[in-house]
Amino acid sequence: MQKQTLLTKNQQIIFDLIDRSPEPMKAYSILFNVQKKGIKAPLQVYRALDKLVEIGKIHKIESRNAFIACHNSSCQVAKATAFSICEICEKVTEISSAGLSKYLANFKDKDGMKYSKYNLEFFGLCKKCR
Amino acid sequence: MQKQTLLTKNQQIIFDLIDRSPEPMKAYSILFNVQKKGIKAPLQVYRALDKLVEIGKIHKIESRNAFIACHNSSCQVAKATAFSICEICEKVTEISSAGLSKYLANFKDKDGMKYSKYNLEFFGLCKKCR
DNA sequence: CTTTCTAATGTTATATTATTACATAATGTT
DNA sequence: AACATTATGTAATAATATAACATTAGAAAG
Ligand SMILES: [Zn+2]
Ligand SMILES: [Zn+2]
Ligand SMILES: [Zn+2]
Ligand SMILES: [Zn+2]
Repeated sequence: MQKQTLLTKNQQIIFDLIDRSPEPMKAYSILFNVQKKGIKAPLQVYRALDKLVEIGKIHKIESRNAFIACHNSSCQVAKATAFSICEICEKVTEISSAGLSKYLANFKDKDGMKYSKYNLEFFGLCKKCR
Repeated sequence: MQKQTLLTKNQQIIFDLIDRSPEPMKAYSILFNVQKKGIKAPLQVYRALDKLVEIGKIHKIESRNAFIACHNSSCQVAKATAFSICEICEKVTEISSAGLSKYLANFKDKDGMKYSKYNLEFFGLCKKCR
């Protein structure tokens, strides 16, 4: 095995693919693209995705069932994520706003409950599509 | 047909079921529960769900692929939703916070982009599970 | 270096979630 | 009445995700 920060073979193959993609990738599209590298079954993909999400290298866009690489060192290991999603071209951008993350990290509900994690998805039209 | 605010037969059956449920319901669980009322196919359920989401009577919890009835008049027709989700018992509560909704409705990203819609999911432990 | 433990992998089958396609019926509009 | 729009019924299938079980590779400990 290896240290925490190093990826295993399957994880690395799948991370590289997602990291190079200009758009979020879906699990079966990932599967199709890595079959030539010997990853043949959905479960191999899902297991790598689970791990990559867990360690914060990628994020899942829940409303799209798709995955993007994290390019935001301040989203602390997948515990605080925010995205903007264009409803026309489906472009997804990770939002990194100190103000927003501070506001949400400190948000307490009526019962004074604080949360350990959040995911926020904004929808609208991107520059190009307006 | 009927006016905007009235539900059709299938929509009403499915809304009533979700509205009475103490927890978010999944599409095929809904299907199972309404089969005795004559709704036999997944598509009938998904069509009603789509419409109910569109008019703001229910919301989809994206991270769970489940649906809950809206009990918050201030979430303007499904355009601004926030939930708290317990990671142990899976209890979901719609958050209604004037401060939060104001903050998010006015949030602008670096490019000054404003968004027409958002969905926020907080995760943590509910009172009972702590 | 050998034993032991754990995480990752490989493989098959299956479960769960959601949509396409096409036909029909009901309602709204003029 | 004629037409447009929305909802419904039905069958088939696509897309997303997990269960179960066997095996392998590396880490940890003595
Ligand atoms: Zn990130
Ligand atoms: Zn766009
Ligand atoms: Zn609501
Ligand atoms: Zn709980």
